[in-house]
Amino acid sequence: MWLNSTAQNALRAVLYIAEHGAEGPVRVDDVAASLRSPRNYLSKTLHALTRAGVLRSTRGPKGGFQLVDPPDSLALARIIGPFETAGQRQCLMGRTDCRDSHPCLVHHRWARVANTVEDFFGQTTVADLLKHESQSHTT
Amino acid sequence: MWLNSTAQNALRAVLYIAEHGAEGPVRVDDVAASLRSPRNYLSKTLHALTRAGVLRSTRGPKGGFQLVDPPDSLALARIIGPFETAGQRQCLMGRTDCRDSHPCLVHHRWARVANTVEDFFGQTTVADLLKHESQSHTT
DNA sequence: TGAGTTTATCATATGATCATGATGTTAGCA
DNA sequence: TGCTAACATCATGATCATATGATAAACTCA
Repeated sequence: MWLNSTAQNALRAVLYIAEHGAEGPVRVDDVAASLRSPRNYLSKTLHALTRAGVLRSTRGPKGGFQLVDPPDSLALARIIGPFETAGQRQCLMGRTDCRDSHPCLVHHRWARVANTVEDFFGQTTVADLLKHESQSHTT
Repeated sequence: MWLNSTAQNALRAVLYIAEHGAEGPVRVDDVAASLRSPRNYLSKTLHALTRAGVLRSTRGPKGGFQLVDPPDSLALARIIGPFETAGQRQCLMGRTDCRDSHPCLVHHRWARVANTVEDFFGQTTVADLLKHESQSHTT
């Protein structure tokens, strides 16, 4: 269900960086090792997040990736956004001519559900997730 | 967002069959023409729905596809089920070791949202969608 | 300035999904 | 029985997400 593997990696990578970035940039290699994710592919993913303004990258020794904004200003939507193929919200059945004003048969029922999901990604921040760290959790 | 194109086709096809199947089986060619969907690919999709017990097919003249159950006993989940790659519900971040008892950081927040979506597909029936036909709608 | 570290990017490969065209199979009916 | 209508299936190709390996570019620090 629902997030492609690139977006999943992006989420996990950002969480890792949020957790380990206190004393400076976090290297791709460390993130990749932690996530057991292919290094170069992850590099591309993190670079996309840099272009999206979520991360800042620095090259060379002592380089790596850092969060641009504090965790409580970073909604999950900004992290997964660059990797959503569908892009804009869409008709459940893929109709191109489906609007609020010219709805398909499922439109209104579906819109409520889609809003719930959209709100989740828009309102949940990285800080919200880090808050619960003390409990028994998988990273 | 969210349904691959095969599942979208399946939904639209079943709705079409529900609407036009009153006087006997509906032919693939008619469905394909209506959905502007490739004939053979749709045939495969409908065949999968037949295997799933959603449709019944008959060959030869006067043949085609029919619903097995009445529209009010046919939840959307049964229609899209055969085309969901992910299959079972999964951790938002793709962790294999994420359980209710051993949750990842987003687990509980996400579970609520995922349930909303699951309920939508499980409780919305084809009949629910046909009910609103009188209004201005795209099929 | 040059060696070493680190991200950026390019070329290419792989696998899954989506799709097409040709051919096989089954059924109704004259 | 044989013609025709209709679904079933096979072989093949296109496209995209995912991934790998090699190389380039940028930066630090001695």
